[in-house]
This record gives sequence, structure tokens and C-alpha cells, in this order.
Amino acid sequence: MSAALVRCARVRGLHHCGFREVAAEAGVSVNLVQYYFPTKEALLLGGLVHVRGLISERFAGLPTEPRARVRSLLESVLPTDEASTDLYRVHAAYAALAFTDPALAAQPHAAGPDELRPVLSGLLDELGVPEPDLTATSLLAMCTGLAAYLTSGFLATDDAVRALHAELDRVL
Amino acid sequence: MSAALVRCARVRGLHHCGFREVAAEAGVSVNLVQYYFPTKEALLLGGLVHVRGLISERFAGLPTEPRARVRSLLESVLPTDEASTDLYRVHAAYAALAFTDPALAAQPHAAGPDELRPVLSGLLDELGVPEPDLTATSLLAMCTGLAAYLTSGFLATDDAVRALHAELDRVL
DNA sequence: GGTTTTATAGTACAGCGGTACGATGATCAG
DNA sequence: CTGATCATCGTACCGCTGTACTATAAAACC
Repeated sequence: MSAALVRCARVRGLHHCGFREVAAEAGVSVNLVQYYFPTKEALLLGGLVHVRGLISERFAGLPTEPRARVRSLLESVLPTDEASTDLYRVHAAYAALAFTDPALAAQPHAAGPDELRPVLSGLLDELGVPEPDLTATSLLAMCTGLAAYLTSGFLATDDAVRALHAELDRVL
Repeated sequence: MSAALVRCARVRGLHHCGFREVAAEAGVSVNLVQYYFPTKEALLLGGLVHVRGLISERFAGLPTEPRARVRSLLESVLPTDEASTDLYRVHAAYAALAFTDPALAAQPHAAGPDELRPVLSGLLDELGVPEPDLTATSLLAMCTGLAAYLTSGFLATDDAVRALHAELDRVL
């Protein structure tokens, strides 16, 4: 049912996702949605944890060799196909909503660097990169920016991947 | 009056900015808002052009010496004080809304790299940096990502500035 | 077997928000 | 002076949306 909310948010926007829209998208009754998510705030939170889960799935099954692991991890941040682009758009809508909604702001945000930065910093340290923490921040910020450009259509996928690879070649 | 909309969007979110809220914030009547912005779409577009103007102001008065110009230009992308942070949050809300609103998607977005990348690329070329276009994309993406981290509170201002300076020292 | 819980649906109410219609003073052209 | 346009306001309507109340079948539990 959370998947129906995400589909609805992708098409009509997150703020237009009411009980009726989600119910219609899921093919059930309005009250069934309200049965699982008693209030609208709960509905939005349910959608957010679903989005977080989908994003986390993108970072599963990475290679173990450190250099390849760093490369794959950062590549996974970039939305490459249409599904991941939609996912990131919905997540961006959540991030924007969290600026003014305290309940959403209290929720942890998966695409924030807080989860990835420690592990990336550890890998860079293992690889002997100087100032691993600062470099991890820079690399993640660059990928976040490239992801933003991709979701907004300011950049082609190939250009983003090329920019990331050039930066990685320079760092590693 | 557009300023009232931006103030309102900063506090209560862009989607909660109706005629009544903006009118109350501006201290005028509801119909006066509707007099200048006949429909809600016009109201939102008016706010967007105002935000774009405020963002463009941040890139005025840059130094002329190329190296310092690059540095100042990229520093101007980062929101440093509370006012610019609020501005970028509202702009992020507009960007998220543009994912589903065709009228907003048709409007040019100032914080997109389309305006800054050519001038930055030209400066880098002038400075003899190899692959100036790719480097410009990387630097702008990194600043956009750092700006996103700053607006979301994932990063301290000092850390963002330090990461940018380290990257600039490596590139130039 | 009866009772409680679960999963589903219909309907109704109250509030909010965009929009339309009409009215009033001010300013300006002829 | 008079008509017209501009700037401003109050009110009202209609639709949408969150939420509550109620009902029903199935399943589970004692």
C-alpha cells in the first residue's frame, strides 16, 4: 500500500497524495488506507520509510574489494534509470517537506550523508587517501549534486557518470 | 508582495501558501493578492521569479581576477547565513514541486547549473585547467550537494567551506 | 458455539482553500 | 465635471480532504 503512495507521489506530487488518491491507486477503499495509517501524518511517514527502504536496497550487494567498493557505492548514489529517478524525486519532495514539517524532520533521512559518510571515510582511510573524512564529504556531496542535476534533467546520465569517474581517478 | 509569499513558504511550506496566508503575511486583503496574481499558478510563479531574483543577487559583485572569481563564485553557491539557507530551502521546495507541476517545470530554475556552468567553464579554460567543462560540472555538483547538506543540517558551514577550499586547491 | 479481533466497505460531517461576484474610494483622461 | 480605470475590500459558494461513525464478513480464541 505504501507503494501506491509512492506511485501517486511520483505522478501528482506528494502534497496531493490524500487518502482517496492512494486508495484509488491501490484499488482499495478509503477506509482501508485509514485503517493502516490512522492519520495523514502516519500515511506520509509510512511512505517515507518505504522510500528509505527502496533507497537502501540500492546499496546492497556491493563488491568487497575496497577500490571497487568505493566506486560502486558512489555510482549507486546516482539515479541511472527511470525507476531510481522517480524514487529520488519522491525523496526530494520528502526532504523539501521536512523543512517545515517537524514530524518528518525528526525522521532520519536515508539519502542524507550521515549513513554513507562513515563507511566511505573508512574505506578511503583503508586505501591510504589523505584526509579521508574531508574527501568522503566532498565525494558524497558531488554525487548528491550530480543526482540532483539528473533528477531535474539538467544533465545527461553519461556526463554525470563521466564526471564521477574522473573525480575518482583523481582521488584514488 | 512576493516577499510575503517567500516568508510564508519558509515557515509553513510552499504548498500551504494560499491566498489567505500570503494576504495575512503581507497585511493586505485576500482580493488584493488575487488582483495581482489572478490564479494560484500565477501566485506560485510570482514567488519563483522573486526567489530567482534573490538568488541571482548573490552572484553580483564578484572579483575580476579569474582565480579569485572562481573561488567567490563557488562560495556564493553555498548558503552561509540564515537568510540564504531559508532562500535555498524555498528554492528546493520549488524544485520538488516542479517535478510534478508542468507550469513550474517550464520555468527556468536559477540554481540549476545551466547558467553558471558556461561561465565557470570559461574561467577554468582561461586558467589552463584541463577538461574545463567536465571540471566545471564536478565543482558545481559538489557545491550543490554541499548546499543541500547545509540546508538539511547534515553539515556544518565550516566543514562545507573547508571541503570546497580543499577541492579548489587541488583543481587550480 | 459464542465472543473478540481483524480486515474490509459506505456514508457523513466539518473545515479549508481557490475562485467569483459585487462594492467603494482614488486617480486620471477628455 | 464626468466617465473610466486602478487599487482595495468583504462575502459567498463550491469542491476537495481529513476524519469519525457505523456496518459486515471472516478468522481466531476460549
